This record gives sequence, C-alpha cells and structure tokens, in this order.
Amino acid sequence: MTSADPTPSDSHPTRDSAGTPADPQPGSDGHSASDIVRDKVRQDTASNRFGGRVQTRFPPEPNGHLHIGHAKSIGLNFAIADEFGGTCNLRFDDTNPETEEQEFIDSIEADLAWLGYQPSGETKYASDYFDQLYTWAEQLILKGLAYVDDQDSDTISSQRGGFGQPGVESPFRDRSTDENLQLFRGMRDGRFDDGEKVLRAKIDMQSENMQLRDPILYRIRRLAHHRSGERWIIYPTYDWAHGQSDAIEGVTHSLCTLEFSDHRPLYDWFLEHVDYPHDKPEQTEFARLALTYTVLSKRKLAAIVAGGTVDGWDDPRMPTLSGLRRRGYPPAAIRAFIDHIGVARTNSINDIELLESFVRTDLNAAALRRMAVLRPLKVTITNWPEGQATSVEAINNPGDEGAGTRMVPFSGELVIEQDDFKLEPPPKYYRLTLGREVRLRAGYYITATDVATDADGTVTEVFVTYDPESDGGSTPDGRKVKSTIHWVSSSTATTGTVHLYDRLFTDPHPGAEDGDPLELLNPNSRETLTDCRLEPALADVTAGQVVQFERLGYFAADLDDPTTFHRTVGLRDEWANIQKRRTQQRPS
RNA sequence: UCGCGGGUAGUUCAACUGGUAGAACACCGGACUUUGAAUCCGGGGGUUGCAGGUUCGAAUCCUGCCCCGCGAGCCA
Repeated sequence: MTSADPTPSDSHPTRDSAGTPADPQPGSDGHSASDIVRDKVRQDTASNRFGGRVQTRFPPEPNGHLHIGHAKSIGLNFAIADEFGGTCNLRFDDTNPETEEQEFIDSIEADLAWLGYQPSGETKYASDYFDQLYTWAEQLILKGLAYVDDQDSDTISSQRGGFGQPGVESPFRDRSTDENLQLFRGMRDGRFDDGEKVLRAKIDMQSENMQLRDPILYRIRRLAHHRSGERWIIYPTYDWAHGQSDAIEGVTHSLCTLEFSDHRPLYDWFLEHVDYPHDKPEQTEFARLALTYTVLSKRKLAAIVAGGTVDGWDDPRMPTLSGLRRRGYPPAAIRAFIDHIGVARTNSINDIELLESFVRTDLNAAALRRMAVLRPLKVTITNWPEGQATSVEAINNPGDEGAGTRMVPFSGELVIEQDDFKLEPPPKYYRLTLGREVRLRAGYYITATDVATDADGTVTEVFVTYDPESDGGSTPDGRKVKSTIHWVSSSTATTGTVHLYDRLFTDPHPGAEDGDPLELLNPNSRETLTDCRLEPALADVTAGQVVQFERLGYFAADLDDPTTFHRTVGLRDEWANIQKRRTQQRPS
C-alpha cells in the first residue's frame, strides 16, 4: 500500500537469519504467477518499455508501525523486482511534519529487515526532493498551470462541489504568472501565516474526478520536519510529491492500493507537465489486505492500544509486524502467505486461518519439540522404585533427524495435562481413564488404578502403575495403546508462565459494521497460565525462539523474558473438532 | 446523486483472452503413526451476481438491472 496507515509501537530488533527477498516462483511451469500486476510488468518488459527496466518501491509514511497489511505491499514490490531482475527501494513519504517521527523510521526499517527484505541502494526520503519539487512548482506557475489561492480551507472545500455537482472556480484562479510567482515565493519565505495561502494546480473544477478539481500542491506549516528541520515552512502534498519522487528515483512501476485509483489521472498530469525528460512511471493499483477477526487501520489499532486491551503495539495479539514477531510468527511464513494470496483488484477478505496454516507449516519443519504441562495434574506411579530418578531419550523433531534427541528426566512423580485424564470419559476419548493403559511420550506405558479427589469431587491426583518393560515407549509384546500423552517429571520441572491467545475480535469482520469495532473486542483474547511445568530443556530456549510443546502447539519464548511463552498457534486438533461436532449435533 | 473499480466452490485466487470451470486453505473419509500433530491417498462441494441477446459453443462478447468497495483533507 502506497501508504496505508501504520501506527506506533516499539521495535525489537530480533530477527532470523533471513535477509533474502521473497521466495517467489509459485507458478506451476516455472513462470511466475499471473495477476494484474505481473501481467502488466511482463507486457512492459516484452515491449521494452522503460528500456526493459523494472523498478518498484515501498513508500511508507513514517507516522506509525508496519502491520501485516504493509507486508502485502512489501512482498509484492520486492517480488516484482526480484522476478523481473529489477530493483526495489525504500522511500519514506515524509511530506507531512505533523505526524512523522524518526522513531517510526527506525521501527519501519527494523520491521522490514526482520521480514527479510533488503531494499536496494540507500534509503530514500521524499523530503530530499523538496528543492526539486519546489523548482518544478515554479515551472508549473510559469506555464500557467498553478496558482496561489488566498481562500481558507473551508471555502476551498465547499467550492470543490460534490459528487455529481460541479465545482466553483476560485476568484484567485486567474492571477498573473508574475503575481503567482511572487506570492509563492512569499509563501516559501515566510511572508504569510500558516493556512493563509496554498498553491493549487489549475486543472478542471468541473471534472467528475474530484482529484482533478484544482488539487493543492503546497500548504504552509510552520513545523519542524524530522529531517529538513526548519528549512521549509511550505510542504508538498502527497499528490504533488509522490509521482515526482517515483520519477526522480527511476521507479517504473508504482504500485499502490485501490483507494488511489482516482489519483492516477493526477499522477499522470503532473508527470506530463513537469520538465522530466525520462520515462514516466506508471501507477497500478491493487486491493489492500484484509483479514478476518482483524482490523488494519491505524486509527483503530491506535484505539485498541489506547484502550488498554493490549499491552502495546507489539502485543502478540496485534497484527503489527512487531506484534507478530513477539507472537513467534516466522517471517518466512508471512512471506509465503503474502505470496500465496496473490494480488487482484477484488475487494476481498482473507481468512486468518490461512495465515496460521502457513505459520504451522513453517514451524512444523523448524521447531524443536519439547514437553510442557500447562494445567498440571499430579500423577504418582505406585510401583515405581521409591526415590529413583532416571531419564528417557526423546526426539527433538520427528521430521528432522538432524535435530537429534535429548534426555528428559523421569521419575515416579509426574504431572500430566488435566484434560488428559477423565473419570467419566466421553465417547471416543482415548486418553487416560481408570483401568486404561496409555503411553507417556518417550517414556513408559501406564495404567490408571485410582484417584484422589477433593471435597468437590475434583480429581487432584491420579495413581498409576507402569510397565517396566515399556521403557522408551514400546513393549516387547508389541501391544498397542490408543493414546500417547505428554508429561513432565515434577522434581526437575521448572515453572513458567504461558499466554494462550484467542482472536482479538469476536466478529469475523470487525471493521464491516458501522458500529465501533472496539465493542467487538474479545474480552478473553488472552488467557495467562502461571503454573505451567516445563521440562528442563526449556530453560535453554533463547528469547524469541519458537518451540513446539508436544500435542499443544507452537510457543514463542518472550523477547524480554524467555521463561514466559506466547502461544504462536495451536496444533490442528481433531479431538477438539470431534467434541465441537458432538455439541453442535446435540444441543443440550 | 456523479465518477471509478469490483462480483467465479465456505474463503482466497486461476481458467492460455469464445472451446468440458481448476488449485490452495477449510470441511469429510481412509491409510500410517510413540504428538487425536505431521505425512500419504481419496471425497463432497459451482445456475461463474441477475435477466435477456449474439454464437455450433459464453465465466469470457453485447444490452439492461442488482449488490459491494473507493472518491468531495491544506492526510497519505
């Protein structure tokens, strides 16, 4: 998105080793995918337009933090450059000193690097072109194509007219070139107050395209700019700066989101009337990203942060890149997702589950398996040799032999998941229940023989016997069990905090209704468990590392406190589906 | 109200520009399994927004209509 609406947060310069641009080539026959953007670029290179050159750019305004929506634009721009042997540069569209700050520049650059993209060349800034833009503006005045308007904002706005109604020409529209020039220089030199005058393009107040009704090029703003400081008090608007900045940088394909479609004629008009002898870039629009159960607008995200529902811009529930990073989303999964959803002009909403499936696919291959018990239930092996402690060998990743194995302490005092024992098992429940034998992952077969309960009848402890011959998880007689459950040995376990996350919103389309999306916030989007038992190897995970808690999901060690884990995404859960189906079929 | 852009399985996208509408995710079933995971195999799903027209043949071309999105900042 040319400049969607990012928003504030802090940056955590954590990263994987990435550094590579998108992994393209989804096409079936070796050719890159076919879509509105690629078709156009392919056509242009075929006709040798731009001398066969392809250059794109990612042009965020440094007024907020990047989110997953920006990732679509980033991925597209870099992928196009990569697939066509071109380049993609980073330019900050910093034409409005009111909202822009260095902090956001730093955060955006860090997020971009984390995502795995390396812009070509130096970072560019629209503010570096202020001199050139000014010169071109005077040229427009000289050509009689721009004029200084003395009217205030409200007047200009009302004169613009409405949809289906013509606009009214400003009484200052036909000033002499000379007067315009003097006035414009006066604007630049501080002879007028903020808002007192603007420079407008003289195009067509009757145009059915509102963007062409004498758009504003310059406004007076006595504000320090984060880069140009106090040097300027007039600042170019987006429309005046953007296309020219593209041209200056040699951009060939200027990709932006659909809401700029109406600006394209203006984009072209400026390029046509400015003395710019080189190839003129062409703007192409595509639909911005929308996700179910998510909002992606700066205003709404800011409201969520301000409302205190989340801890900040990098809260793991936030769709910001910094939030997804803390959540444990691998950059490669985000890139694969972006690559997969494609680009079109259709307004569409992607299912957040699709993103999650890419996260699972990535993590399944990469994450080490570990055991953690989130809601502990005490298990005592009654025939275990008194006081004896041993350890069992467990595989670190069944899909990757190279990940090796580790030793996990084992004893007669364990904890298992509360959900893994039922006094009265529902149908198709395969896990532990009285009289049933199950396998402890990488450990032994156990059979439940008795329980202890509290006054309410809640099971507080399960007594089991184990089969000494089932060491390592299989028996000489080869008998099968229906279920394998995870466990942690009590005496060697460490205690940790685990955050479980649910959707941030209760509604799949929180932005769709007219009402305040904040009213649709899920009050239970985070569940914090503070008494989780972790196997000793979990003490070795580093900040930001994502591991799989076997049978539970993928969990990321917090960036600041590695004893705290965030559930990145759960595993697919067939048992949960079975239960859901049952409750749906038999509404009580 | 005017302009622009859209409408193809539940969802996101394809369909070599007029020639049997496909894929991914989701869902269902089976195999395998020391994760009810992963993996493998199979399955259900479509009046291509609606109605006409042109054509041997229409998602594709024509006409009319319906629905959705964006646009009237000195924001980007």
